[in-house]
Amino acid sequence: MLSDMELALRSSGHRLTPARRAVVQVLAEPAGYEHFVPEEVLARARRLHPRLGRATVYRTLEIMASLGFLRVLCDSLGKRYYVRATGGHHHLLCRGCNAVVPLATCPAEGLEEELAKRFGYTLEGHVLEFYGLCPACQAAAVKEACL
Amino acid sequence: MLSDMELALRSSGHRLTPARRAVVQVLAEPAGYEHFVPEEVLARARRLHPRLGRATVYRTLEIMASLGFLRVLCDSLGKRYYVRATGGHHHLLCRGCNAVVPLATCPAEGLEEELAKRFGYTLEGHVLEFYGLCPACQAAAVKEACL
DNA sequence: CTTTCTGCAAAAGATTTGCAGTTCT
DNA sequence: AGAACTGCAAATCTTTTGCAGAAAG
Repeated sequence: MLSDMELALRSSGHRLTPARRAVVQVLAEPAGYEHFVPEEVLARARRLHPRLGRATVYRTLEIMASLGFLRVLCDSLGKRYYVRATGGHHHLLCRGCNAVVPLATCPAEGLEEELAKRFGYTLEGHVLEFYGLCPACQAAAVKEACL
Repeated sequence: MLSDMELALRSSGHRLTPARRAVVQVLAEPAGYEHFVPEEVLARARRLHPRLGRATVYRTLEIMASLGFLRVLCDSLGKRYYVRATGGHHHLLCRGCNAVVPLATCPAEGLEEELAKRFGYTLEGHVLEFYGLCPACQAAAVKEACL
């Protein structure tokens, strides 16, 4: 039984190899792992396919992104990671401690359809990130200002 | 006459040095240069301060981001760059041709205040990006599927 | 069979860090 | 004077590439 990502890989002319299947399986694991950092994906996929090489992970992530399953983002430190391209991703980012708080609610869902119609785009998802300071870093900033 | 970034640097306890002023001056240059890539910033700032070292550019960009003047983003290839942190940024991105369509409307404005209250964050701006395929790339995808 | 993949190791880039000498305040 | 900053070069990461052997279609 092949997953939708595996089917897409094959039907787009790519080969379905054990290495790719291991990576794709990690990408399909249930929620809780929303941020796919190449090095972590490698570690997890090696549990399924121990000989897996780092380069194959990079190459497979890029393929999945080009097929529209993943999207490249980076955190406030500029470090790259991938997210699933389905639906939306909503975060609060703190520029003080670089914390990333995922938001459950999606304020832009309705908008997507409207924009798609207006611009003729096929929209597949969105990312909404709010930037600022978390409570702890606000306190730290105040304290520092008083030194 | 010091710019607001220079004043902020000093009042936050950092020193105002020729190297930092050169970098900050580049960041304040009029529109047309919205994306600040470290290497380019170095090149431009060296015109103002030839001895400027690469490390100082990285360090200064990080300081300006921590002070809330800049924000780190990365392009669809994962390359880091900085943008001015003022206001929000709203785009439609095509994953086929990498076109970027700026949106005038901001659907997230009201939300910012609500989230700030709910999470105790001080929010300074946001980025909202919609991903998909533009009309031309949809057509191209259809054509390719028929080959 | 042919073409595409893989894993490895080397290469290429990008970013950070250690330091000794300088420069703000 | 003293703490902070600088430029350089070396050290670290992260990501990409070149290949010879392996394997999917």
